[in-house]
Formats: sequence, C-alpha cells, structure tokens
Amino acid sequence: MEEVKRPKNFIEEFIEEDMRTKEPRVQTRFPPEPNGYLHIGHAKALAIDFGMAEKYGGICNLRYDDTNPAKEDVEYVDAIQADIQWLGFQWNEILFGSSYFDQCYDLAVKLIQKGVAYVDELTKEDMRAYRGTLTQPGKNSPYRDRPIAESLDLFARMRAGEFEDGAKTLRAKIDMTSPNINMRDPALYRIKHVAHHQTGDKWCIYPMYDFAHPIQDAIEGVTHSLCSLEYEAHRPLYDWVVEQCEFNPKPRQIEFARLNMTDTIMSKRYLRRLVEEGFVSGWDDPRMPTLCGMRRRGYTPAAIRDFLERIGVAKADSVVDAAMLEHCVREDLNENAVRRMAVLDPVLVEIDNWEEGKMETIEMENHPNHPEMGSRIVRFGKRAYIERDDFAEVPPSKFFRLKPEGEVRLKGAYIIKCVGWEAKDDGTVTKIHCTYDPTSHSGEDARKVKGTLHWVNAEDAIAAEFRLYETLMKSESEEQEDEEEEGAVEKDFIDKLNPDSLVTVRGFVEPALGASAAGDRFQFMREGYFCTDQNSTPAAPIFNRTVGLKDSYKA
RNA sequence: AGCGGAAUUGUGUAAUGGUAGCACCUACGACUCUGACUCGUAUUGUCUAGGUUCGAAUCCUAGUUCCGCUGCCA
Repeated sequence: MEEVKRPKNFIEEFIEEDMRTKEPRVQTRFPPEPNGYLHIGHAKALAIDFGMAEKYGGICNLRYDDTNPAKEDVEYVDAIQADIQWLGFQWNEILFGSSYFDQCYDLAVKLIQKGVAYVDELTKEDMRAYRGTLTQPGKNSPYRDRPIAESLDLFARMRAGEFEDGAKTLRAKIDMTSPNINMRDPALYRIKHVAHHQTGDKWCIYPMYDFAHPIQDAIEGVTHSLCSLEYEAHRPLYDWVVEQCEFNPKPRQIEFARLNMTDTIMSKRYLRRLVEEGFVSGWDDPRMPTLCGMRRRGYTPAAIRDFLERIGVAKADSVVDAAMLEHCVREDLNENAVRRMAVLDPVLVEIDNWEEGKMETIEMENHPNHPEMGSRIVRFGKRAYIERDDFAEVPPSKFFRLKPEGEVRLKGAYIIKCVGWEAKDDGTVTKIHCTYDPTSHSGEDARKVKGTLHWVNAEDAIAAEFRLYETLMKSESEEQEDEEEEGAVEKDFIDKLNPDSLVTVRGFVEPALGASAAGDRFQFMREGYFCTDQNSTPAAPIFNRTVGLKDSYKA
C-alpha cells in the first residue's frame, strides 16, 4: 500500500519540538492491563504508541500494566500479544510493570526518607472524608507528620505482611488543599494479600498506577508516555513522582482522546458482561469490537490500520461513524477478496428448454479487475438456485431482476426469461420456470439485459450456513423509537441490545467453496464479503458476513 | 460549584493572522455480465457576543455548552 501524506497531529508536533529542543530520541510504550481482550479502542492507542516510535525511528515496548493482581490474569497476556502481532505492530521488548516492584519499593523508601511520603492508618472511609470534595479542601491525616523512622518501620512491616488488607497505606505528602484532588496525598502503596500472576507470593503490597507508571517509564527510558484524556488530571502527579524520584531525563506524558464509535460498546465492563451472561459466544464473537472478534468476522489488519490512520488524533471527544470502518474494510476486500457465488435464501429456477442431464462448464474470473488472480470452473445445467429476493411476481418499478416475462442474465451463463412459476398455498414460490436464449452465452453475445443475477448450480451446490451480523446495540434511530414507546425510563444496557444482531440463514455455495479454510475471505457476488468461520467443515461450511456490499437499490 | 480539558458541515480531521480543505456519510448522474467497483456533480461548517487588525477558525475580553476528576482501579 502506498504511503499517503497526512497532516501532522498534535502529538507529532510535540515530539518534533522535543526532538529539536531536548533529546533527538523517541521511545514509547503500549501499557495494557491484562484484565481483558484488546478491542478497537485499544487498537487506536496501540497504533499511536507503536506508530510514533516507528515514525521517528525509535522503539516501543509492550509493557503489561499489572500492578493490581486482584483484577488480572495470565489468560489475557498471550491473547494481547497475538492481537498486536495480528495488527502487524512490532514491539522492542515485552516487559511487565511487576518486574519493577523492587525498584518501586526502594523508591518508596527513598521518598519516605526525603519526608515526602508517609504511612497512613486511616480507614478507607476516613480517608475519603479527609480528602474533602471537589469544592472543599481536604485536611491532613493525623498520621501525616509521624516521624520518618516510624513510617520507614511501618512500611517495612507492611511489606513483611504484618498487617491486614487496608490497615495501612503509603501516601505521598503533597497538599491536602490542592484544587486537583489527585494531589491530595494520593496513595502510593496498598496492602493486598493476593498472589500475583507474575511475582507469585513475593509481595503483599502493590504500588498504585500513579506511582508505578512514571517509574516504569523513566527506568525504561520512555521519552513520550502517550495515554488517554482521563489521565490529564494525573499529569501533575506523574511529574511529581518523576521529580521526587530524581529521574533524568524526564519522560513526558501526552494525552489524546480515546476512540468512540457509533453503535459500539467500548467499555470493558460491558463487554465482559456480554461474554459472562452469554449474550455473545465469547470474546471472539464476530459481533464483538474486540480484535479477536473482528478477526473472526473477517476484518483485515490492513483495513483496521487504514481506519485508525484516517480517524486522526486529537484532544476533542468524538464519536466516529462506524461507516468509516466499513468503508475501509470494503475498500481492502474489494481489492483483495476473490469473487464467488453463494445464494443465501434460495429458490429454484428450472430451464424448460434445457435438455435434462446436459451440463456445460463455464470459466469464471476470480476478480473482475485482476485477471492475475485467475479463474475457476463452474458448471451450469437445467436447475439453479437464485435469491428469493431476485424474483418478484409483482415487480416494483425499476426492478432489474427476474419477473414474469422478464429477462435477466445469469452471471457468466445465459440470458433467461421467466415463463411461469409454482407456489404453495400460502404464496411461497417453490420453483420458477424459465427458458434460456442459446445464442446468449456469456462473452459471445452483444445483447444486453438490465439485470444480472448470481446463482448456484443445483446439481453440485453445497449446502452452507451463513451468519449475518448487525450491530450489537440497536441503532440510535431504533433506540429513539423505543423511548417514544416506553417513555423515558432509565434502561439497562442489556435492553439496548439488538435482538437481530445475529441472523443465521441456510443456503448454497458453489463447489469451489467446499475446500475453503478458516479465515479465508471472499466476496459473494451481489451479497457482501464473507469469511470462513473457524468452526466450518467441508461437509458443513459456515461463512460469517464481514460486511455487506453497498447497495443503492431501493425497493 | 473547585480544578483540568474541549468546541470547525451529518461524522472524523486539516488550515498555526492571508482562498475554510480532505475523507466518510448522503443525494443525483455516467459506466456496468456484481444495483458492487470506478468516474463525475452537489448540499451543508468555524459555539455565542463584543473587540484588535487592511484581513480572525486562529489573537484579546466576556459568556455558553460538552467531557474528565471526590478508588487503598487502571
């Protein structure tokens, strides 16, 4: 893919300025907490972290932010690496925040010795009360001015496991009257008698994010610590830790707006609920915005990276239209996916003037714009399936498909004319009778008809399952309709789920699809882009619809 | 309400005192053996009110609205 010129974003402006005035080196880090699977929102952050390092010839480490063992699990560690690699980003090193626990501890001791940290014994409730509110200043803990030696002793005994969870904390001594609540003597260490997935039972005290993160950055030599907007108010504390620990050079934290997308749940908490309460089949359910879900759905890394590039980076909160992502996926797949024919909702067409048992072979191109992608052989006989939608007894205006006495071309084969049909009592059409024009073989005839239909030869059709996905959440317009009906009641997000987010249909595919492997991507002509599911077998193929084709036809 | 941020077409993002541009979406048209692709055309925007200036999205003043922050989460 060719490099597209793009205007600089504000982070690049900052970095270039720093490279001119400070040091000409760039190092970043991608710091996921291993407590869930990566989603498209993480992908934005990750593309920025890895992207900036790459752009300026620097490095980016993958560093697990694992300072709270109670919430984390190794299950996620491997999955996160797989997702990053799938997207095509390359880390310099894999690191764990927990591997800096010794240094964090030593620095905490140093801060106590400097008189800028102390061991507090306030309960969680009291600490909250002492903190004050957004508008009112807090007040000092009675333990704030205890002797340094006493804090040193207590901190050592915290580490030794003498105290219960929550009995004591190590706090920074900053300013309980600060208008920034994060600076009102924030906790640096808490007691947690919990085994850690990396360090086992070595520790029963764990550093807080606000203390550990700047230390990790500084030790590693990170120059630019890029994170999302909600950490903006933490930056003074980040700088305080770096300053008090006497690190030089000092890493710089820069914040950007996180990704939001229409009709997309980006909250890890809600995604977890969907999985745990069984509303989806797992983290990799193709409806999920997780990278593993999108992979299974058939999205390509190139499309996702293109999308990430297009949405830009800024500090304003925004909601990106999911149509942008779909556009990127279609653009990539249109170029790279081979064409195949599949009928999702079949109805049988029988050609009355075709000799019973006669079969012709047709060579069909795999891609109309790329002859180098080759061709395959398809057979054509007396009976074929077409889409039920492609026939109308009473056609609306501008209906270019099959209708009584009307003609259409079967893609790659002949022009056929509808001469009759059979239906059940309820009106369901069971068979359409046609005649074909023997002089209209594809490529040999100048006669044109308005409509061309895809089809599957009935004799060698392979039965297949198609999974059609819509947004997991009801679209905003549907949502508004509901509210008008039910009144403005506060709704659980489960109520906002789209009941039709997965529709499974059974139809037929052409024989060439029998051998497809999990992950293979196709354009099913006139239907959309599909991807062979991981549970697909040659005997019972399953295809996930990645995204439909754009369709300007309006009934 | 205190502190910190942010406001540019329907959406996302440029323009760093000098032509408000690009992409997506939408609409219409051309082409078409995919109503796809491709190509063409079009609509709509600087939060408000003042001010500085030859000239303001950009600078100043005053407002408005939205977001974040009161975990021993990250």
